[in-house]
Amino acid sequence: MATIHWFRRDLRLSDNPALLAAIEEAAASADPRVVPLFILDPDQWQQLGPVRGAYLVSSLNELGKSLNRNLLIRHGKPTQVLPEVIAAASATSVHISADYVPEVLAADLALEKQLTVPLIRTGSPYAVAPGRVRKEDGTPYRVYTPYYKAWLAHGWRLPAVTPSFTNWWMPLECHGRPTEPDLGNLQLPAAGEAAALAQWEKFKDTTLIDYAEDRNRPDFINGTSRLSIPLRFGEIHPRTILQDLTDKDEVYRKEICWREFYADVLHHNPDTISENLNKQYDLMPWETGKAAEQNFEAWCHGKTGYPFVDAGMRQLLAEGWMHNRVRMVVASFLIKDLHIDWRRGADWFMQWLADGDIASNQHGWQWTAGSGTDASPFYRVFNPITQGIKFDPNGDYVRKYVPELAHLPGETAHEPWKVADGYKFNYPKTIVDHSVERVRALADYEKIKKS
DNA sequence: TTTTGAGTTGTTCGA
DNA sequence: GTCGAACAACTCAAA
Repeated sequence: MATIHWFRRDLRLSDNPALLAAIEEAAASADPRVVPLFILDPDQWQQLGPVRGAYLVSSLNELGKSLNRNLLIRHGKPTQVLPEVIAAASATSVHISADYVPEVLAADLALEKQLTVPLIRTGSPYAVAPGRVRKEDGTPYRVYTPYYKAWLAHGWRLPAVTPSFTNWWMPLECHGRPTEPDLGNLQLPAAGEAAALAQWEKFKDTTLIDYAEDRNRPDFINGTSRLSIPLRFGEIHPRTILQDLTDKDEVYRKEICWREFYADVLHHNPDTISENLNKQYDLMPWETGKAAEQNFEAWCHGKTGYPFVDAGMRQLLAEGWMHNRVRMVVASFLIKDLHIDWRRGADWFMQWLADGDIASNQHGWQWTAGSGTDASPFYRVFNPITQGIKFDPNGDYVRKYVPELAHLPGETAHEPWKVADGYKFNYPKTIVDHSVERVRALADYEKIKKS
């Protein structure tokens, strides 16, 4: 009797408890076969967008290779595809890794009722599944640091063993790879489990030691782990990473935990994909008119006239990825300098980020907006110029992504208005005055606080 | 129930 | 140029 392992956000063979469960169940029968399946749901494909779509195609290709081309790819809705595959393989169960994105969770529950065989969830994309870490009184945490402490105390399992099982079975015509979207000049890193594990080894051996300092430097090639995309697609599991970390790697371990914390927050507050966690912020007077639209366009395409902001926005379009320090600065700029709703920015990020994860993205934006989980001071408004000078002191990052400023040496790339030939190559003038907009933002926050 | 301590990531101003 | 204080008050977590 066969079982099905339905791959979703777990595009790997190692440390994959759900896949192991599928193999173990099959192995206990007289005719052990496992169908490794990926379902390409047209609605999900649409939602994924071209950047993550292209990465997915590439990742599936790698997964297919590691399964000796036995990965069954079917196009359609899971409610249609699964009964067909179950019937063709006489499968006794469908194994998945649990997903906690609200709409996926709901779809899984509906699907489970419809299937004639059990839908078995083993593991999740997290070291500790959302909903597990709670306060003494059973309610969820809303502040990061106590969550982190409880999360550490809760602990997690050791990585699951890598299966040696090779009795894969492909009973139906495979629809093949989806057509890879054309990304123009956008370059994505190599996809797949092997590349992810190699990147983790490289990061661990070279970058991790100075991570606490270097992670803030977008001008460094080796500053961050570059594992956000593999984590998004489950090419590597956070457990695999965490088992190698010790207390001296706490800064990086905390970053892994942020991902888990935001998944937990979203799990308990599913409406916060589009709603303010703190409802008081519903009163924020966002700009919406024609001028705001023009400003939004300028922001999207890296033409605000603030070099550090523009470099970040152009890196996003060039690589499907942006350095986290710069994400905070561009988000602050949209919200507090242009006074545009955080949801507009969050949508744009989800459109372009290869690592786009709904929980981390929306709550990262809510953190910047002040509407999310953080009672920190509302007067924290990033200065786009001083942030640039501080974290890109030689201007290398700006020059790399903003060719109009490539002729400006060192720090001057951050302040083209201070040098005679600053605008020689038609770099745009600043669309707003930061010092003015900062005051306006503080006044807006003051206003909604009083109401 | 009350109290106490603490809260990712900053900026500006003035001594 | 450097450095410390001010920027408010509130919510959350835990004792």
